[in-house]
Amino acid sequence: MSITGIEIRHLRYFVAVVEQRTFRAAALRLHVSQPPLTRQIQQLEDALGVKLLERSARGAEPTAAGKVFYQEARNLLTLAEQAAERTRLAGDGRLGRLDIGVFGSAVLGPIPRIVQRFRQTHPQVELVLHSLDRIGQIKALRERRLTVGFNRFFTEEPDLSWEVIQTERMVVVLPEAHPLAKRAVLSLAEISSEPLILYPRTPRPGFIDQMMRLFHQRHLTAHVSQEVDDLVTAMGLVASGFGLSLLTDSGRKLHVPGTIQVPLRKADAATVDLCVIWRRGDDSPLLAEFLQEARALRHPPPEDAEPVEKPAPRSAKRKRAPKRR
Amino acid sequence: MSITGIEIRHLRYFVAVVEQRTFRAAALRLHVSQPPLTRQIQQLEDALGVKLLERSARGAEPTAAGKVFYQEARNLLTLAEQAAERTRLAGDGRLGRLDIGVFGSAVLGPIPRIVQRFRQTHPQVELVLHSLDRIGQIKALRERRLTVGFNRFFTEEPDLSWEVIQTERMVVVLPEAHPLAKRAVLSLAEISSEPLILYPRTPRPGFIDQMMRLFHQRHLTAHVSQEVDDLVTAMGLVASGFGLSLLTDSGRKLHVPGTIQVPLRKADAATVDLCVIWRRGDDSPLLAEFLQEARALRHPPPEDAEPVEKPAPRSAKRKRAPKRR
DNA sequence: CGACGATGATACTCGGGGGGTATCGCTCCA
DNA sequence: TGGAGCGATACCCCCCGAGTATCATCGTCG
Repeated sequence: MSITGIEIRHLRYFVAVVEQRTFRAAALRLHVSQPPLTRQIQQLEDALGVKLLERSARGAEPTAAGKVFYQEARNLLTLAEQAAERTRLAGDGRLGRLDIGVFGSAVLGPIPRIVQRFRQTHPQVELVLHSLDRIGQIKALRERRLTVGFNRFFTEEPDLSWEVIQTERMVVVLPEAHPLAKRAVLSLAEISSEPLILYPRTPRPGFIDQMMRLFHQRHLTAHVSQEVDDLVTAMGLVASGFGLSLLTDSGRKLHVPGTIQVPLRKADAATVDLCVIWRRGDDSPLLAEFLQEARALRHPPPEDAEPVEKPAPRSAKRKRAPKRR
Repeated sequence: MSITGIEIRHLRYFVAVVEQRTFRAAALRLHVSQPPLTRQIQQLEDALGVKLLERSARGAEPTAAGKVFYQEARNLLTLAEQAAERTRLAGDGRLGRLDIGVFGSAVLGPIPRIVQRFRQTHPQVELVLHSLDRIGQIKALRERRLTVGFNRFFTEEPDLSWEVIQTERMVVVLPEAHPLAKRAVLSLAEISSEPLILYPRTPRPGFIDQMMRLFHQRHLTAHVSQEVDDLVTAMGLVASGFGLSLLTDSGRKLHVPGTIQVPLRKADAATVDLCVIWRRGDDSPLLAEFLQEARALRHPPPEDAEPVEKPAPRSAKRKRAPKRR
């Protein structure tokens, strides 16, 4: 036997009658008149095949079975409320799971702050960080193992969208003893003749190539003396006097003894981008919420910013278009 | 925000669509046509304010919010099924709590078997035994602390019903050394001149008075030498040679060393009744089920038995009278 | 003891909406 | 490029939920 014919309305009506001890009072509370209420209760009793209420001239009181069903009904109603609420939360991107791709040295940048802020405003969302290089992120996004990825820069892909979150100026790192170490600011030209230690070795094209392009745009030629795997190794080689290196602004937090950090002059516009990437057309509310949080990082937000794709921030009240053709 | 407008129908429909991956297949499964199904899903989405399904030419698949709501809906539907089932069980007297009054020495009688059988056939019913004398049972019944009580016999009460469950023959208990101890059967007349030890001292009228009435009906006078509190004390006194005592047939299980049990002859019809009592007009399904179990004790059930009141054994399918006036 | 007032149940009507058929627009694929 | 399959829409019917009016019953109070 099943629940054929029983609707949530019946539960609401029955609960009201039990709690008000009277059909009329319950009808008042339900904003209906008394006769329909009587019929609904009768339908409910017929559907269950059980007499739920003992009627008298003083009102109605539940039978033993009615007491059982009252508890069940109340429980179901609150569960239904919660189900609706959880669904609405999920629709607003405030409930669920978000897989985020990050690259190795991202911990020095703004990503931790973005993630932490998102976690605070969306406590019901489970955040999972995956440390992946750009190639791995693209693969994982396509296989839906990631919803969003952070990367330094991005080469156009047909099925992926991207957006610059932050642009950082570069800083030169030199050995303490280096003649240029006492300067307040440096130009790209001044360091173009120095041996450069860059990272990471893979994947190509990567940070190294972007640096090379930077010099090339200014008709300079950089001398890359060493390609190493990671930032920390590079700093170590700088301290050992093997040459100079470059850091992003947020990388300055990492100070290695024996090295000096000197900013590049503004005129050189030596910058590197931080991007978010996601599947083009992904309208997941979680993604929309997360992108919004990521964009909030840009202070002040540039007014001429034109994101490649902007998933509309979902509103709680979805408006159905009356005509669609 | 609440769950206004959402009905169980919407849950069933939505679950079907998600599981069948297609509106048409779901409509087939639900035995409705596809357009109403589409409309119901639209209503559901509007009521929740969330888009639940991503439609395409290949079918429909749930959004993130849709997945959440699918789990919730499935859960709610099974809970609703269980709620209905539990209510039907309660309506059939197979779920709930039954408070039973028993008297002190009832453990020797058929009551344990009745209770055990009822527990087996109604495993979901919580059985609570209350040890109360007749006065206490009547009081507890009126205060609704008991649903049913067992007693030896009963004086009519306006608001209580009763029914004889079992009639037991009496057995004489005598000291081993007694001259009558070697007899196979005894008459009331033969023991009327012997000193009798009877129990319990309270409440009156009680077992003692019924025994006295038994002798009186046969124009005999019993000599009650001792009134003691309980059966075990009486047996002890018998073993010590203070006199004879009487036991119900089921009491024979209790054999005290130094005593001999000899049946009374059938012609004397020395019997004592076991009764169940309950509130007159109590139509609790649990009571009805329990009485039925108690009556099953009478083997064979006397065909001329006319219970004082027989609460109709409730059927799962309640038939509502089409006209009531 | 009878009138009154409260209760739930019933009779009847109305209208919204659930469910039906026919059809459209779109996408995918042979 | 046309057919097959999908969901959405238009339109209709009629069931059923909700309303009003009224009844039967019971408890209460003057």
